[in-house]
Amino acid sequence: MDKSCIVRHFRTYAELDAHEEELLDSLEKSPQAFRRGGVIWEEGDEATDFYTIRRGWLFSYRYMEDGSRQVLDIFVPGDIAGLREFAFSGRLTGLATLTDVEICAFPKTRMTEVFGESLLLSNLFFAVAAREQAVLLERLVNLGRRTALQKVAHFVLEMYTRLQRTNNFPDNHFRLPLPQHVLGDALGLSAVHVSRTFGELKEAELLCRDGGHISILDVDRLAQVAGFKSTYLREDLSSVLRALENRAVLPPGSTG
Amino acid sequence: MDKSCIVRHFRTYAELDAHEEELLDSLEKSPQAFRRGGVIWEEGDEATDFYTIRRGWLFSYRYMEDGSRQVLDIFVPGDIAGLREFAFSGRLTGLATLTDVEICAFPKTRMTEVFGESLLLSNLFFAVAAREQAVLLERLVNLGRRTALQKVAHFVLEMYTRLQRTNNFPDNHFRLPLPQHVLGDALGLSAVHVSRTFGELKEAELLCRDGGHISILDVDRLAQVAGFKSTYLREDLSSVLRALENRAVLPPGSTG
DNA sequence: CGGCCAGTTGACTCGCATCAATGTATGTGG
DNA sequence: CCACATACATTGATGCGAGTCAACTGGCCG
Repeated sequence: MDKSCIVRHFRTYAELDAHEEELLDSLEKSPQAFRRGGVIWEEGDEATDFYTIRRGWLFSYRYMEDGSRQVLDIFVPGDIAGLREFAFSGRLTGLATLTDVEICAFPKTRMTEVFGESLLLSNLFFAVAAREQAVLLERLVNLGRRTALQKVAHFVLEMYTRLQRTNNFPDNHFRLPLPQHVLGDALGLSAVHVSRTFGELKEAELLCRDGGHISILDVDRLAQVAGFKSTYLREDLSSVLRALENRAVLPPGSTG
Repeated sequence: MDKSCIVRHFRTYAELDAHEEELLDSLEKSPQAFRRGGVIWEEGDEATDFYTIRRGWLFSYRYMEDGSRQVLDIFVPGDIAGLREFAFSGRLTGLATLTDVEICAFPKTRMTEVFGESLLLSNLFFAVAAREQAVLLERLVNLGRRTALQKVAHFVLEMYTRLQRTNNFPDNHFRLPLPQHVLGDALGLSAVHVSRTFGELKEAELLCRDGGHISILDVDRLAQVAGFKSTYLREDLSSVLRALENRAVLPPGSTG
């Protein structure tokens, strides 16, 4: 792994020059290791840093007054955890690990410096935020208007699509290290019902799950059942990048 | 209204100089009017522009295969609709009006220019995106893990808090021009059940709704019932602004 | 006047929660 | 190597919250 995860992630949006890669690399220094089951921060903790994910899986969550829990994001390598708290002094959610992980803290004020030094990266970070919104949006639809079967199917397809972007895997078989009670908390279902639902999905020969692994048996039919369209995970920055090029050839002070 | 809505909105984050106000004002030119019940765009339409809201209410939505609908955001004056599509070529949701409105289109490539001309505005736009994420997050919690009573109560308090930020109103009485079927679509409930739930809330003397108007009878108890904490709507940019000041006094090329 | 839309109310249904029992794998200390 | 505890998953029985269908009301408008 010569290039950091975050550089590989950002490269999927646009070509980066050496200075930009260096800036991004500087966000992924001095990794800290945490064991599976560890808590990185709790809701309300002071939010001074972001974390880039180098290795492993994490999730963010919120505990409710009645003790139940809502899981809000799943983070995989290349993601940045905490971007949301750019505008807040305290953490809006907790963050905990699903596997052993390596993550790298950088102070959120560093962001401001990046904005000052690279117009391209300003745009890309904004694009990342937009993409995160799109994912949340899709999950809202999922929670609001779908059956348990669709929720589970949709979630699996979302993770499948996100993982394929960076890691290609054959035969639609991949690791998904979320126990069923975490899946339930992500989808607004009970762990019991998640178990039943996987049963149904296997019965229908769409999908099967064993331990931490998923095999998708029929992607097309699964997508149809789930009402899954992958458009919200396929960004298109071409118009933005074109605007950047045009701008680059204008005299520095011109406003257009 | 001598200053545009968007300037007033952004001023709640930080002081702006004349150039920055001018840049923002330039995003709110040539307003277009739409009648209540109008559609601004549909899911899948080409996404070339953002819209700033000058007057009136709008909502974004997604239709499902089975004909049901999920409402995703409510927009009020000062908001910007479409920021999410910065990274996408097509609209992720539809956008329609709840009242007569005036909105102003600006091309999304204009964003790139703004990033290039004002470091403060770069930061503020990123903060706005972060805040939007926080709102979506809270709504996820709301949809995933709450009862109908809590959902309705929470939604009302969210709107109440957002509106109070710019418009102060006495006696906890305000306009909320969403018919019950739209509320239902926002909260993942049927219109019928929304009606029943408002009945319950009135019975409990927490809240009453008449036509397009809400009166909150007991804010504290309502917030308790809803599990509502307003922290997610109270941004704190102090650390970011401090970073900007420090940066301003450094020599231009220094990276720290 | 009649049609339409928003809201209310009641009867019935159903999806998923909850509770409980059981099974299986993994880990720990004596 | 066994006794025990813990985490995760599966399965069945039962109940409740909210959806659905339908009838009815009142206001608005042509």
